[in-house]
Amino acid sequence: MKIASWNVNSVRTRLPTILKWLEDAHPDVIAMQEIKCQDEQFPRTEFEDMGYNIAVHGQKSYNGVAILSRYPIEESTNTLPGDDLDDQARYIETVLGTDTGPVRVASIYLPNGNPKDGGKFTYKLEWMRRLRAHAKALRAHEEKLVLAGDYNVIFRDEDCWDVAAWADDALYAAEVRDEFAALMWEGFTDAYMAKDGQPHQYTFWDYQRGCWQRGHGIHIDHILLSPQAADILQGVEIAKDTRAMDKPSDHVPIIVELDA
DNA sequence: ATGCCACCTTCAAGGTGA
Repeated sequence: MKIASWNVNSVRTRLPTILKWLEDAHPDVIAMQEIKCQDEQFPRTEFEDMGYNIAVHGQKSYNGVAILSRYPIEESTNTLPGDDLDDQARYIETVLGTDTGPVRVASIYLPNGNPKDGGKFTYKLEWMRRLRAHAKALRAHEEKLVLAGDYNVIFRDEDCWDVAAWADDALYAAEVRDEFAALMWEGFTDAYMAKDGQPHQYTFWDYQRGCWQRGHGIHIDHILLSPQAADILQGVEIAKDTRAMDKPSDHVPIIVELDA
């Protein structure tokens, strides 16, 4: 099964681009971020016509996440434990009924955190701590678990074109990279690092300053796997070509193939 | 130094987010 993670930067604006890529790549599951619409505005029928079941956690204008699945969605939740006061739609988690048993998939839109000296940075770190606590709890279930999303974390120096350009940014802050490492230390495998790991393979290029044309990207979309999922990891791919499509998202899909 | 894009309010252009 192929599971993709894609920050689409508005599902309504991007719909033709998304549908075209789905026809070409036909992933079984898509974890979407930044759908930028409310639940009732999500273009359900277009995806249902392609055979996908849908779980949406939207909000007006900003954020919003969704999971599309060819497999039945047996369970779905929209909240990270501890986020009762969190009004931002950044997390959705489903249990998918595959032919080889349940696979739990989360779509994660981690806060950007800029500027680094403000409340948004504190919110990012708090959000990451909540994610780690929840991931630890899920990890104890010893099931196939896929934590896919836009983490807004530049983890390695070679995940950006120029470290100096990101030195003071919340995506590269030491506290943020430490917290991402702590998440992985709960027993998760970064699919890209496990199967490829090549430096300077990016998942995001800013629309500004000709970043795409200049190769000025960053690798901030990650797919983390529990041991039970990592054991059946067949491969990983970054669909870089989608960045050159008409009306592209500033992110491209990252895809894992699991032997399930 | 700057270059983009989407969405909101409310019909035009500025604010916010990233």
